[in-house]
Amino acid sequence: MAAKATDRRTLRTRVLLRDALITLILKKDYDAITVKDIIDQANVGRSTFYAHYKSKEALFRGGFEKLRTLLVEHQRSALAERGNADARRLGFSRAMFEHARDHTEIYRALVRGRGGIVALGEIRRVLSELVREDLTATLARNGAGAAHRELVVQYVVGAFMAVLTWWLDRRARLPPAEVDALFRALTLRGIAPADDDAP
Amino acid sequence: MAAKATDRRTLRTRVLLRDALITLILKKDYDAITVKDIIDQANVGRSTFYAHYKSKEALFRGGFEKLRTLLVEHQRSALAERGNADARRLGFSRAMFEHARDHTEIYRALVRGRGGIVALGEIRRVLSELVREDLTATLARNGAGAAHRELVVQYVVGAFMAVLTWWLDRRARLPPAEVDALFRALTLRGIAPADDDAP
Amino acid sequence: MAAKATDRRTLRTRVLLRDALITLILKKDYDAITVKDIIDQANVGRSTFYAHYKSKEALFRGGFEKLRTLLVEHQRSALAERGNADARRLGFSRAMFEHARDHTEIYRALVRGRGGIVALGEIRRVLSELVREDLTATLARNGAGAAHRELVVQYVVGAFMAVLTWWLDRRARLPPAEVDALFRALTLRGIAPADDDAP
Amino acid sequence: MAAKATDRRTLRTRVLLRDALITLILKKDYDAITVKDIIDQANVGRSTFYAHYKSKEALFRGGFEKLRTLLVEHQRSALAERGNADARRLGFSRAMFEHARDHTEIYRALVRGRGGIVALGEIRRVLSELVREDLTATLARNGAGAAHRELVVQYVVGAFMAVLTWWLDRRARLPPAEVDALFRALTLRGIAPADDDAP
DNA sequence: TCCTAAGCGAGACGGTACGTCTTGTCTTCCA
DNA sequence: TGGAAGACAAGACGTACCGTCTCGCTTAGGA
Repeated sequence: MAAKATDRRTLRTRVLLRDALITLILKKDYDAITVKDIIDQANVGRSTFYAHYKSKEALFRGGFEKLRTLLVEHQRSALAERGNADARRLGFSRAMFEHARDHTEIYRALVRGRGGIVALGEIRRVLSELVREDLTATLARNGAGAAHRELVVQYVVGAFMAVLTWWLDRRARLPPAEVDALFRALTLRGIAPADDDAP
Repeated sequence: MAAKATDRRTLRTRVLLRDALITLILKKDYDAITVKDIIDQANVGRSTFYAHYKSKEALFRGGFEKLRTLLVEHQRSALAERGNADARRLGFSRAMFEHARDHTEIYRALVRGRGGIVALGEIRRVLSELVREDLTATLARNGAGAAHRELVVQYVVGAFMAVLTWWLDRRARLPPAEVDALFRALTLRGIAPADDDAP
Repeated sequence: MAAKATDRRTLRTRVLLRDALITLILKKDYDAITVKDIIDQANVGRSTFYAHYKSKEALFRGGFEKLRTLLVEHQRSALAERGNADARRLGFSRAMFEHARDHTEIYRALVRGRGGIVALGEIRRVLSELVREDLTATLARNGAGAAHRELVVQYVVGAFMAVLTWWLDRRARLPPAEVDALFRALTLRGIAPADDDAP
Repeated sequence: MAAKATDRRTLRTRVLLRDALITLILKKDYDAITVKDIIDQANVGRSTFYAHYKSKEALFRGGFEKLRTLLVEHQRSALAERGNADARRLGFSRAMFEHARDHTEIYRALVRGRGGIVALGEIRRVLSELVREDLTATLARNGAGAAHRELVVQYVVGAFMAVLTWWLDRRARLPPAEVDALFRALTLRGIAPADDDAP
């Protein structure tokens, strides 16, 4: 906890711990991994572990920063794009499917077992932000929908997570482009400000 | 395990255990409840607990049978109804929201903390069946969509669970009818066989 | 407990239980045998067991009556004999060794493990009586020794039990006659009223 | 088990555990003492207990090392003495009685109940070694007796244990010197290489 | 270059929950 | 209706982890 991140050894230790956790997650269920497993794998003392992370989960959660950055960037650039309005929506979705496809092994491990709860929870948190931004940006004009905007956020994220999980469970057999297209079709049709409601 | 469910004492014990678990869930986090807590609350011996249930979770899962029955019935009667096609879809959703509203306390307790994972998982399982049936019944004519029907199932259930959870987290402030309407609008618009696909 | 020993079923049950215990003792350590083992082996309900015996040990202890009768008879007839004084002493010892040799299997099982404690305790109790009688009969004239007669009783019985146990542990390799002779030599020489004390 | 005895904390813990057990033995039956009782008394965690000892019995057995050392020393010095041959025999016996008298409380507690079995078993083991040495040292010249020397060892130890137990049961009323004299008289007369056998 | 504070490994420790086991009692059912 | 079957309360067992802690060793980085 108190360890300054600037110390070279400190960084080394954290890398060792993260790598150890990833290695273990690929081998066995997240829940079945104990702190002892991690420190043995990382060749690190028990107290050292707790000096850096409050718990196994804290270590785990730390690993989602890069993903967050990636998705935020895609979202930003999609929104900035000109052209078809729909194409500018849900800027994260394609990137997310592709990222998952590129790291199928680790994603499948994450989703598997109870560990998925934490992982998916973390991803859900990131995505919620993005969808919220998305809706804010594109539905600003639609005052009516705003009342329950958060419901729509949860709706979209929940649907996305479910599709993602299902897709990974099926070993990502569909190409990312295709599953993305299906998801976008279902969603955009649903959340589109119904034209006949606001003539 | 081996206990015959026909024994009157056996039934009594199971009721004691379920009631004890519910009482405790309303008091504290599911994960924080230990087997000892349950048996103390139920005034039951430790071995008796394990004679009936393999684990706390097994006991917990057992409590969703009634809900399942309720939802299945609503689904059936909705499908059997005449009239507006849309009204016949997703027959479970209104019943589910109302059931949750009627038992807000326990639902909120279920969703809270990590215990929600198990509870929601169980509900998700039940709903998946219903949505699958629904789609099979109403999209039978649409051969095209059938290819990825399971994706749609997961999409719908994921979206529903997310809305339900969010709604409960917000203390079910919206009337069930309203949140249900919002959900149905988003969903039915999304999964409707696009008119331009079948002119 | 309340069961009248005259009831036919009662007797049958007790026989079943005793036989079950013996069967089990030959198979595994006395201490490792549980009440459940016994009632399973005897095909009897749990309450039935407790209706007849207060505990596993009570059942076990019951099996030593015949042995007691046998030894008492030998002792009596030895004391009644005429002839060499020494030959009239410790009338039980030879019979005991022979009885053990004749039932080596069960004796070895009894002595083995911690169960031996109960068994040997029971035998010790029987032998103590006999030795006490013996000393009373033969040392009556020796008032001096009488003061610590009980010490001698314990001495003799302790020594005998140790020799018996050792002999059984060694699979009764020595003939009973021989080990008996060795025991008697050591003992009679020891407890003989020292001639120089009473000239 | 794995704990290195060199660690200062390790030693402290073991002392705590031993003291706790002794305290408890003086209060209640050995068999009635649970591991929980011990760790509560010692203010020690359950896992700590099992890190050091496999069981309550293992802890118990560990407490006889000092006694062993004491007796071995007495035996050695007795054998080394000059003078009367008999006085050099059974060098442990007087020390043992005196030690028991000096710690009557704990000895009586040890012998009481089922715990005595373990305690006496341990003492018996130590004494067997000593008697074996004794006989080897003093009967070396007597080849004849050697054949069944182990029988004699068991005979002597069994007799001694019985006398000791009886004496303790009687609250050690006789002075150690006297009970020792009685035991030695009975034993030495018995095991003396009968002079008339080897003229 | 030396010294000193910190990071670290190793692992003992107190605690707590687990799932299993056994005991002796108590309830139900059947013959 | 009385005894057999077995469900039950109670609680000990040995194991597995947790998060805290105390040790020395090593290893920078400032003096």
